[in-house]
Amino acid sequence: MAATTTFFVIDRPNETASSQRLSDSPASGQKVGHRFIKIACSNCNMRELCMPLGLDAEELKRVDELVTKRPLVKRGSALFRAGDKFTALFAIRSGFFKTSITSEDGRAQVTGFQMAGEIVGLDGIATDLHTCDAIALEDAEVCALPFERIEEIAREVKALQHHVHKIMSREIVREHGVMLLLGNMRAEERLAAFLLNLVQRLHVRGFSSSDLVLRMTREEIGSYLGLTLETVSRTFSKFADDGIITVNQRQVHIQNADALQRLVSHEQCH
Amino acid sequence: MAATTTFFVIDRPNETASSQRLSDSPASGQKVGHRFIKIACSNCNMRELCMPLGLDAEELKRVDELVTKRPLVKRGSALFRAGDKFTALFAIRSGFFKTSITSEDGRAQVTGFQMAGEIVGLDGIATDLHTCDAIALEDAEVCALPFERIEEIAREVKALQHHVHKIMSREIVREHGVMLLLGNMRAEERLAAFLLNLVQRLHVRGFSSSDLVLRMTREEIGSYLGLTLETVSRTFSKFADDGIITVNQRQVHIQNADALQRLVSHEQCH
DNA sequence: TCGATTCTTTGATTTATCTCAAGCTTTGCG
DNA sequence: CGCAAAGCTTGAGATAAATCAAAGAATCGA
Repeated sequence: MAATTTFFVIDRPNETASSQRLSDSPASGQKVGHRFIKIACSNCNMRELCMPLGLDAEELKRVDELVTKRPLVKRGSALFRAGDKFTALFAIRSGFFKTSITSEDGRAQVTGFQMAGEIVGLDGIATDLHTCDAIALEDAEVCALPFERIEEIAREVKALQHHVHKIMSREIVREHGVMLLLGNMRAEERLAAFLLNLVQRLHVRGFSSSDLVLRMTREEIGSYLGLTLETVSRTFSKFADDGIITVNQRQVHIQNADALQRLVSHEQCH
Repeated sequence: MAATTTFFVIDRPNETASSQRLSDSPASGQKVGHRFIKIACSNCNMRELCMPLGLDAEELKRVDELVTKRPLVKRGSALFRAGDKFTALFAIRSGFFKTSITSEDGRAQVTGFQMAGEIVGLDGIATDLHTCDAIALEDAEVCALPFERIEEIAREVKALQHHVHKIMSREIVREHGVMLLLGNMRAEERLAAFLLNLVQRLHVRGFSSSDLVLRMTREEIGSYLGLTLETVSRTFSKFADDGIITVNQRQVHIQNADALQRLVSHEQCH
């Protein structure tokens, strides 16, 4: 699976966080009685992740104009739901989301997990209606980026325009990877790919490349990977038995990343 | 599965084609010794499918400027391959393509089938390199749309800008549908969804909503649906035994579309 | 037109994963 | 703090689809 969609990309090395909690600098977190608070990308920690690089001061100012911070999205609640009117993309400042779709007959499919510095809401552009739910898996802060304003500024700031295109293309490429996973891989391979993808993204954000805390349930992992929660659980246990990982509930320690990689690369099969 | 990605979209009703061959008007098909021939969207049959609607004359002229027609892509040959430099999107004028990705270890996954009026190449924007192969399943004609020019004109023509965004979003939504299919559906449901999606797209293009010619092999269908070719074949046979369809090699006649729809909607299960 | 290759069908068997089930652990709310 | 609900693990058995295999049909190029 390819790198994940980020808006306007994280690179916070030299910070081995133990709590694995991503957020912007405390200074910018002032919450008042307003529903939407004006904030600035120019001093946001996540900037390299979700903003186009190489903007000049004037351009940066223009981009700053479009961002509105929304209050906390509480764990378990929806940032948006399928059927909601699409008005804005959301840049995740802190927290963790899942996106999922539900068919008419009620089957649910988790289409992705998103962390700080990534963008959700791209599905809504097609019809001006969201087609998936975005649910916070932990308390989250987001920046609302009104899409009409994005388009307006993108017409003037070339770098922003191209950045938007890249983000969408990256999401398309990511989904190709998921299709490969769902169409071709066995349970162990899927879970290995999933874990490697998660730690890789966390590592880019300055966290450990061997320890992670799963923010989602076995059922949600299963839904994403096209497996039942039992199979996910059993596969975790197998990896643990094989000495590849250590699992303690949501805490996962990767002991042998190479083994995981070999699983994904199919090298040991047969 | 949602409607398929089209660029700048088909609506040719009142034309029940028997040959199921899509192409633009013969008048615009002049091929000379040039590798790239200048053509015009303004008199293209596929226009409503892949161009933004409601452009004024001036805007239309600008869009016309960016289109270059390429010679025939022969059946079996590649429009582009993974690793190729990305320079342009391609609007399909006639013919039929598959796109597929291959993992390092050689597993292949068909990520989509594209027909006239649809756009291929969106995967290349992310890294300026294509990540999938686009192979013609029958002789095809395409329009090359140099991406730099698209971005340039999109900065001036709002409708084009928004259209590009919609096309990409539509592709993201389509892939969500494929993820649901691969993650949740059983073989019969997958094949039913596939057939309904194909005829629906063909119907929009003026063809029968009950007869279609498959341009791809059972193996390619299987790759797309996450099934083996044997399972695809067996499922076709089962549908035929059940009187839902008639299959004669690549010729499929849908006798009971409702039954297919019910399969997809899971209504008859258990 | 013919032969070779590719594609398709169908059968028999195996197997990965699902389903059902039960018990255990953790979390969160009152 | 305690209890209920939610989440997780593990086992046994069922099953959908894969695999292996072989023969028949269509297509393509020489």
